Amino acid sequence: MNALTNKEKQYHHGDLRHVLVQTAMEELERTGVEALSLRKIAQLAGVSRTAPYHHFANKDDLLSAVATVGFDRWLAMIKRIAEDTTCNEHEKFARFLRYYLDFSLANSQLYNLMFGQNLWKAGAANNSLRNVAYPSFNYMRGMVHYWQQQGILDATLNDVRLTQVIWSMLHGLAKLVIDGVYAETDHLDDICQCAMKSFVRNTH
Amino acid sequence: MNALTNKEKQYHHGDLRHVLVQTAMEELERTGVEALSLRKIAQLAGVSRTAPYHHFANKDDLLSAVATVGFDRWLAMIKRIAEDTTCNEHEKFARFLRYYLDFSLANSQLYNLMFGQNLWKAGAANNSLRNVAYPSFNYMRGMVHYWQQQGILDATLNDVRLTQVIWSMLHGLAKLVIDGVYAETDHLDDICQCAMKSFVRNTH
DNA sequence: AAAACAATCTTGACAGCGTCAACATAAGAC
DNA sequence: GTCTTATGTTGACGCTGTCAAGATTGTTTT
Repeated sequence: MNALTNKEKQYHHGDLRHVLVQTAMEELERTGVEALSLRKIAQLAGVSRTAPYHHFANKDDLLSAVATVGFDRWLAMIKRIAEDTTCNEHEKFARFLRYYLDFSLANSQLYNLMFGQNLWKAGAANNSLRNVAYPSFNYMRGMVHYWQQQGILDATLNDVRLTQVIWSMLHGLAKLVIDGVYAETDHLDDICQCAMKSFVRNTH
Repeated sequence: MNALTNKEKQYHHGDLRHVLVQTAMEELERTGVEALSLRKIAQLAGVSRTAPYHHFANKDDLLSAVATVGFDRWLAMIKRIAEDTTCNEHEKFARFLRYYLDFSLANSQLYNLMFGQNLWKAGAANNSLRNVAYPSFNYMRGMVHYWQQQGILDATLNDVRLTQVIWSMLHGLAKLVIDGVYAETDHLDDICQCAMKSFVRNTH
């Protein structure tokens, strides 16, 4: 009775696939990817335990679908930063670092899922996942390359490598905070500023 | 009969706690932290399913013990780099980046466990874990501080913040490779070199 | 030495999990 | 209106972590 407002419970759900992804997404952020159970999702969607198997091959397949939505949001977030015209490029790089962290912390469990071992390790929808994630990385690469041309980042470095280094730093920091290794989130601004100064080449 | 060489099977094991940690460690690297089962560990140790509960409060408690051993090795690895006298400090920093990655990739699942959500999130042996992990971070901080004094790293930056940034970068890179997001490990040397150039301040 | 106690290991049981097989019901095609 | 296909259901299996209760051994007390 959760997802049924106007029409009452009926045998064929009509929109179950979409509802399952939606429900899984909400439950994911509540319980974490570890404790997320397919049976619970089905129950929350008002359907029996095995109903999801008519829409997804297995649990990982559902999680892949959730992650795909996550990657869409992720790319949108990155583009939103790039298209921001209210500041200079120097400030834009600073915001990029900060917004990346904000996104990963605001959707921490989704972020964990998106870059977790389950999805990426030698199985499942490996290629299709890569096809969704790659544009985001490539978009970041484009931004880094532009900042190199602007003299903000070191132009003597290979743009792909530098993107990987910066992304690794952001990913690592996000992971350490999400997983609870770094507890003091008050320091995040300071850390971002330090990272900023580490990567930016002064253009005086 | 696995752990019993001289004396045959007897009711009281004698050294079960130690054997359980050892067995868990081996099995962890084979199966990953996700698929690691307490029952399997007990079986491999030649003991019944619930025997471990007389030595550990629960599964997480056993995993904490395994992680603690991991942190000991981790600290030893970091110290080994710092005490290397066969190269100058510049080269030592390069090796630090590379050896950190080598360690995390050679013990990938142990590394996942050590910095995973399970151990650090608001529960269990949180404080005791922090007491084991903190010396390692602090040792890194000492190395970073020294390199700052040597003019290799930016001395105008706060040493704690810079350590967090560099560590985040290493942790993120390790995670991305371990979890299978970065597949091409051939590029690791290039990435390390790029990170090197990003952080090192030229002293010419 | 005998008895009491504590530590350790055992089997039995329970709820929860992902998933398969078999069956029921509804929707759409002919 | 019947046949097929899509989509839902319950039943069952083996796996998991963990608790309770009983068995066995080691240690301490008398």
